[in-house]
Amino acid sequence: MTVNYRDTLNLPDTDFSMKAGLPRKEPEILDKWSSTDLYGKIRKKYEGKELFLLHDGPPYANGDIHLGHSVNKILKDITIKYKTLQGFDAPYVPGWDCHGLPIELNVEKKHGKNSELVKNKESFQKACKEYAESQINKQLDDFKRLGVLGDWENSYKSLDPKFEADIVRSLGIIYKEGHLEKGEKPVHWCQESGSSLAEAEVEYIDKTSKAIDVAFKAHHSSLKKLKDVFNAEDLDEVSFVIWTTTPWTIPSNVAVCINPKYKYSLIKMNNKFYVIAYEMIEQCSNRWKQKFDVISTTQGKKLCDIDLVHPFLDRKSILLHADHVTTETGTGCVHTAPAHGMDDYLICKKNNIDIIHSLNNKAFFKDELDFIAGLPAMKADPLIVEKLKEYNALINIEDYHHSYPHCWRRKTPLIFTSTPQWFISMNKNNLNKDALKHIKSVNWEPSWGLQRIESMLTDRPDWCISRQRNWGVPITLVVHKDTGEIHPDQKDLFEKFAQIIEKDGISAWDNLDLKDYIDDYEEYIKTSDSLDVWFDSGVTHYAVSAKKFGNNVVADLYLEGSDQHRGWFQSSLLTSIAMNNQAPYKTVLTHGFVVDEQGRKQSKSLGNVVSPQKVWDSLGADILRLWVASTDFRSEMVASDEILRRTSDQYRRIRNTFRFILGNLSDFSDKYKISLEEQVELDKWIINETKILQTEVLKLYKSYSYHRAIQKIHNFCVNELGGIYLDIVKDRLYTCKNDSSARRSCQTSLDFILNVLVRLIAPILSYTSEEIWQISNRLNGQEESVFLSNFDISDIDFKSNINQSEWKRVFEIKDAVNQSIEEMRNENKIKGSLDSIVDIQADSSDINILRKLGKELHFLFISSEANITEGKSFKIKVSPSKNTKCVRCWHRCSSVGSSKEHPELCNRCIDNIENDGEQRKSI
RNA sequence: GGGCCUGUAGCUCAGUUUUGGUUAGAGCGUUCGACUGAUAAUCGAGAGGUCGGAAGUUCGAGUCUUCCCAGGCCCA
Repeated sequence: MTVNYRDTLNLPDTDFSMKAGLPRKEPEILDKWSSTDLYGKIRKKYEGKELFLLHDGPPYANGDIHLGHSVNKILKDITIKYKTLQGFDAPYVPGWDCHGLPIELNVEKKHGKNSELVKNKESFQKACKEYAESQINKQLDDFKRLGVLGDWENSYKSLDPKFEADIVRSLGIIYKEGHLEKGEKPVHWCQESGSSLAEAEVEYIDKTSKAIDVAFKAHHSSLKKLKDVFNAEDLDEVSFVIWTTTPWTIPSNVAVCINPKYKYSLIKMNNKFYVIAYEMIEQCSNRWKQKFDVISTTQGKKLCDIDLVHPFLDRKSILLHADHVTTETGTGCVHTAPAHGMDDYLICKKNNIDIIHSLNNKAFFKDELDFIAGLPAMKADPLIVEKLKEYNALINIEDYHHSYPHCWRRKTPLIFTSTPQWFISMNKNNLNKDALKHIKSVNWEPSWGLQRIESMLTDRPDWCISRQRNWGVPITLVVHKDTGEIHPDQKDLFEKFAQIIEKDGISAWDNLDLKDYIDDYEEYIKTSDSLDVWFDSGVTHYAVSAKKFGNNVVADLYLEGSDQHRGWFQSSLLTSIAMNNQAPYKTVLTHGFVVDEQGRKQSKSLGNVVSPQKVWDSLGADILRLWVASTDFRSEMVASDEILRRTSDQYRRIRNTFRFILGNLSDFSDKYKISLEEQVELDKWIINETKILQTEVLKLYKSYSYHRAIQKIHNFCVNELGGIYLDIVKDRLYTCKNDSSARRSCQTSLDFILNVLVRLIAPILSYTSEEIWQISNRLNGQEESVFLSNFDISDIDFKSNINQSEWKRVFEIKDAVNQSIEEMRNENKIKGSLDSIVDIQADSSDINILRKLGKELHFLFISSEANITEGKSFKIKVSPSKNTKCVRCWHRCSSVGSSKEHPELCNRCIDNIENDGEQRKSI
């Protein structure tokens, strides 16, 4: 009967399970982090160390978190953890953006638009606040579940009265610095909510409009000029034709623009004369389904000093020259209503033409236009068309499909209309110029970020900060009731109002009485507008960073999606420059958006949405974190079931590598460590490889190349460890005497690898690294948590008699041997590699290297024997061993059977069981 | 329609800038094989791409130029 030699082996032993069970384990780890106040301990440990400030961009406090949120928070968390392990004081203070329309709409929906609660501003604000807080609590739990460490107990919220007061103070500083301006400009206006919208709140959706061609008759005083220019003596009546998709703006028309660079033609249609751009003749003929004669053509620039008349109102419409006129669609003559278009507004301002308002301040038609009085803008379209027909001014009408601005929430079409608004001026005090200057010294990552924000800043109009809303921080301006002039004491009033808002919240503004603040209160009124929510988040550098980390602090990093070049990066930049004349960040890092495997954006209608909650409930948050880390976040990030499956595979490989290492360190402790000089050569090699890996990975972390870092780590587990080191070393770990130097040398290396690897994966695989840390007494004795350790591992310098290039050659030879062994397998001559004898013929340089491995060479190939001979060419011969297999070490050896006591064992095993055990030098 | 960005094996990524140059690399997956002492694991070997498309520059292009296609972000 065979003796059970299995018990004489040192087989791996660990509680670190192969099956991760992350969905169950992660919440337990999370609880421990929370109950032991890990974040607080980290803060304490790094107090006074160099600050690395990643300032959190606040998500909007509405709805469940989606994959995009997860990506953002995980990337921030990886960064923070990397910096922490690197030795920086890297706090993370998460925040929320809490005011604004979407929350108002939800509260309206919940309580009913006409409910008393909604109609009363104060109770409405209270309800909005409660709603926002409930949303925050939900999001907070989910963010934590991702494994994100941060100061969740002291997060910032723009609805905190203290924060609201700081918003008021910020506006005060911006006012003091001379950037605030009252204006009247066309803005996107949502008729339904009676509010102007920020650029970011506008969404373009396809819409069908009525496109009309309208004739504007030339004023009789301009006829002579036109006769001359067109060289047409019999011209007694002529009209310029405009084309527009917004008939309701016709009552506000004050001008018609032509491009002086184009040619314009006089045409005759149905015995009437018209002027359109020469280039548009064919297009117009097709659209109108009319044939006409071209009488003559002239340069646009010659058509100057010409007055037209409004088609149905008793006033002139001036012919202007403007560059924005194009010949893409229309007639080359552009209807111009400065109240309803930005180009129109600007060209009229340039030519000193007054704005004519036909809408009242709620965007309904004024009474003076009796046929449409009281109608909302777009509702007037058909009546205006009728009116044009009545005056014989309508040349054509047709449906026109185009992409048109809509309210991002209500999905209803917007109008563009001018109303009195407060602005942060881009030019009044050089804000735009200064911003363009400062962005050049910011590190934009990727580098195209600079170009992107530059072009956005260059184009951008003044920042309209007025909103006619209820859930927002009030614009605490006191203005003269007749002139609209700001009160002379305004500079000081800001702080007074801030203090009362800090005490009682934003409702305090509506409740306060001016006579408590100014003497001439009867002449003045409070502004009823609230601030654009982008202003709230824009001043977090003041309300959060400066308050917590000192005035003039500049964040090291802002890390958000690339859409924030127009959003938060810009609102933060502009307010920071306006207030402190400095950019609020040193580096701006952006990530792309999550898309599906076809590169399409995730949307409910496409059914391609990956829910983060489902991922952490089924696979675990570490899988989600690993997916984020292994994707190049600078462009679009693809998420799909297959990709998450691949990610799990990748995870398992890393996990099993740890399992093997932990299992083989179960009987190891510091007293068994072998000094470097005395270690087996192969063990020195893997320590060196591990050090190289560490250096490379830390470099990649530093450059935010997390996907390359984790790929390096994974490849190390697969190639250097799985394919080479761990496979070879099994023989020594299992069969040598348990406290032999041969085995302890190997464990010394494994211990080093464990220490390095667990730290390297910690920023990404946070839960798993903590699980490893807690399960291993090689680790948990050092610090209480992996996140209280750091990357610093004492530098190891040693001399080996085999250098790196020689090792490289050794493993090339091992690859070649593997292939030869494989051939033998395919020929059914052997089964496992231990059945084989490897004979190598090599040149002197290879021989010199292989000789350094001595008799232990066969352990490299995991063969039973290996022999080398010198020769001119490189040859490998693999042959089956005829020797008997040792039942303990599985090597085929001639010594098997020579012992009476252990007839099934080789001498090496007998030595390892009965005597001092074998010595190893190389492998 | 405009600005910026992306497009290399089924999947995730290297390689493209400073230097355009032998049969384009890695890991995962897949196929075949081995082991049964990392075992729903591990080891070995193999197959798999002409680099989104087209044209051009060049002795030579994944790498430079132009155009086109698909997609993303932001605007209009």
